[in-house]
Amino acid sequence: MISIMLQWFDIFDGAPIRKVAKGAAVFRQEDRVQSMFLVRSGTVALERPMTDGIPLTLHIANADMALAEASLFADTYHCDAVARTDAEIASLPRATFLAKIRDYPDAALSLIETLAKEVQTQRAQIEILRLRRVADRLDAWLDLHGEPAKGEWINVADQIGVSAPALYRELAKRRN
Amino acid sequence: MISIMLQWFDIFDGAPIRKVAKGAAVFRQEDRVQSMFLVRSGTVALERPMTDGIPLTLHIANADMALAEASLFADTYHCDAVARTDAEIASLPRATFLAKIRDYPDAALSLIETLAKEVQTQRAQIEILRLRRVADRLDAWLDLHGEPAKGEWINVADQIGVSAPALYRELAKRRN
DNA sequence: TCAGCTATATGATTTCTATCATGTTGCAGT
DNA sequence: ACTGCAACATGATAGAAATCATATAGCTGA
Repeated sequence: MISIMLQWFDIFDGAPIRKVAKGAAVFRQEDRVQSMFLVRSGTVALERPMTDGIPLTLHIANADMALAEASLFADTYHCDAVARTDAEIASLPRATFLAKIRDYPDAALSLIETLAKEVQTQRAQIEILRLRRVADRLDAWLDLHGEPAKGEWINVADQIGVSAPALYRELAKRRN
Repeated sequence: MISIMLQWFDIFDGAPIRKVAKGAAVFRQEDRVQSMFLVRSGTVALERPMTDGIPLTLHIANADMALAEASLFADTYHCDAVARTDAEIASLPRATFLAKIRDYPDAALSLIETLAKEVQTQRAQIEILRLRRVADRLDAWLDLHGEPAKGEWINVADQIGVSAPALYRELAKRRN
């Protein structure tokens, strides 16, 4: 980490990698927050176990995504991080990460930018999910993202919180 | 703005206030981004006009909330900001705000913290809205927030994206 | 090439919630 | 004490989507 520090994830250059097997936890709820994590490969899910036993999946982190950014400012984790596939996770002590952010304004700004964009994206997502009918949700999604590639429609169904049959029915209706 | 600069919104200390009448716009989609805004009083809605004419409400900003943080890094706005009540908005040139963030690491970190917490909150909100039944959404909400005060249930209904009658029915079911 | 998986597609039935309707309660302001 | 409003509450009905079922197309690896 000699000189280039323009993006916040550059802070992880050279950071040690921890390998996590599918199904294993990176951290668990109530664990003390000591490190900051960046997913290098694989996918890791943030899950919050509910009182009824069924876990709520809060987030799916893929390669180059941070894990639980908000935990940077918390004492303990409020959710579990569980690998959905074998994964490689870069980790740095929290204090190290925070110190770098303090020292490199460009890195701080890039983190602000990343988070601000995510807030924006999520706001749109929330409003789409508040809509009642499949047709309205699809309209809104298409307005924001445009036509998806072939083979991607099923992912759209997931994103707009609708069953695949319901989406295909709506698409069929629009063709006729 | 002599010395204290621990929180990002301290940057707005002494910034000029713009009064916006109910129904008026602070900015419109496609406008060039030149300023950063902080709502001092009243409420301002971020709306994205959809192709079908019905606007999607992306966010409601109240006192002490920033408007469209993500626009800090964009050339033009991607949504409208419309006052829902008479409102007072503090504004600063974008370059001024960014320069302060660069100069004051504490301010940068507080902005990162604010955004990270919002991301976390929104993730939970999204997962609640993905649940199909009122009962599940209510369970999840209660698990995250705990029992609301009397007089607050109606807000819960709104937050979990459910009609008030549906919520009260579910509550009645649980009492029996 | 064939098997297997995933996306696409559509019909029938069931389940849920929105909506409409209506009524009660409790508080704030006059 | 009265008025008005908002929250709380519940019944009836209609509409929408989940679910279950089933089928075809297209790609991928053995």
